Amino acid sequence: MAKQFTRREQVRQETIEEILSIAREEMQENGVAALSLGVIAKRLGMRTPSLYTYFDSKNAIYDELFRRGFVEFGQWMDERPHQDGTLQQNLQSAMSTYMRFAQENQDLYQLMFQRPVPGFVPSEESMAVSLARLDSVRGQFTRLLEREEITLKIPYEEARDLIIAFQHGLTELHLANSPELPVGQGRFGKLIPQAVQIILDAWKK
Amino acid sequence: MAKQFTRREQVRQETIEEILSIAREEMQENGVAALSLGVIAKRLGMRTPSLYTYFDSKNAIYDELFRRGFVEFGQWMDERPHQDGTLQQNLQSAMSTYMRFAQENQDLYQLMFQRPVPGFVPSEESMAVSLARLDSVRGQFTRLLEREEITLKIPYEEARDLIIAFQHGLTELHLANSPELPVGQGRFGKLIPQAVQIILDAWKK
DNA sequence: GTCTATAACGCGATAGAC
DNA sequence: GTCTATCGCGTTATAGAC
Repeated sequence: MAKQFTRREQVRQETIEEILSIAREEMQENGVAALSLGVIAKRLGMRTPSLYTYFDSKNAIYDELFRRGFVEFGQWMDERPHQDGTLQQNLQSAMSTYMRFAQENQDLYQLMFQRPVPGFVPSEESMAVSLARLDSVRGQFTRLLEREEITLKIPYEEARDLIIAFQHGLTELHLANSPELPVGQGRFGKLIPQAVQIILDAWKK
Repeated sequence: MAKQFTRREQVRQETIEEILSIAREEMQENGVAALSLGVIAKRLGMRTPSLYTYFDSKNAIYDELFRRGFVEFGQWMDERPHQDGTLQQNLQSAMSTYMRFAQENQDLYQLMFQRPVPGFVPSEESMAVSLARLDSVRGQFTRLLEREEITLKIPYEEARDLIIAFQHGLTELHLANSPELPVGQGRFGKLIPQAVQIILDAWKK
């Protein structure tokens, strides 16, 4: 039985979305940890305590964004281009997508991968979502490598983790050095093709 | 003319060191951003406002630790083993030292490379120290590559940045996944030799 | 019941007077 | 070094309005 929303519930849902949207804007502007309930409330035209009708705590807002971040991230990775292309195309596409997600969603990325908030610990449910999505992405990499276009002297899992580390390092340094530049530009943002080349040169038959 | 310390100044200096030492302990324990002046004061047996005799603000404490962190980091990298060894030994030593520094000084590492504190911006002086040390480390890498044991299709600067990204990614993921395990163990902490091997396989003559 | 407001608590960093 | 006071923050309690 599909749940029918009353008008009241719809309005409520819209307010929730607005809170999350404002929260993201503020996080983008001033950093994830600087988010303040007072600012959200002011921008919504209400008093701070009224927010507690919609979220149990500030961390509950973080938690919902954390969870949605991983859902979104999973979609980006699932729908990335060149999935039936060559290994080289696939690796470039995967790394670029990862970096683009981070660059275009720096607020979510910080929340998801950098733990910048003192008291915030993801709820069990959000953590489960996060682990499932990360697992799915790991699976993509492993399957890529198992296609056997390459010769490895090390287990697939290690090869996969090396790629993940490379991708993560490039992304972190891109965001640290030129966060405003799109993927493909900047000291680190332009190095994805070179990174893929190293991997292929080392492993390709 | 070397400055002579009066006894008064010595005692004061010792208190400053103690504040910094307690701050590091607390940061290791509860995370960098969770540091509280109240706790420091309590452990020192004084009232919170009294700390302002020694530091102008909480951020001034962060700033001093940030600065010292980079000095310490520079020493680790300057004194790392195998500097007159083979390229492989050098790369492994550099990456291991970087990761070891991060693992054994997680508080400083967070402060230096992850900006986990909302309002904290390093002072100009500390920033200068930081940039100088990072520059020196970059120089080490560039010189290593210029020894010409390898053939590159890309500029030295790009090759160097690829290595830095690899090293950084492995370190971040090691700290995120098994912060308590020493370098050499754990899913990512054990991958340094494999990472170096990839680089060498791709570039070695 | 659902939303909002006001008041108040507790805690943190910080400024000023002694 | 202290004490006192301020200010901003997240949070709770409570009571009125729809």
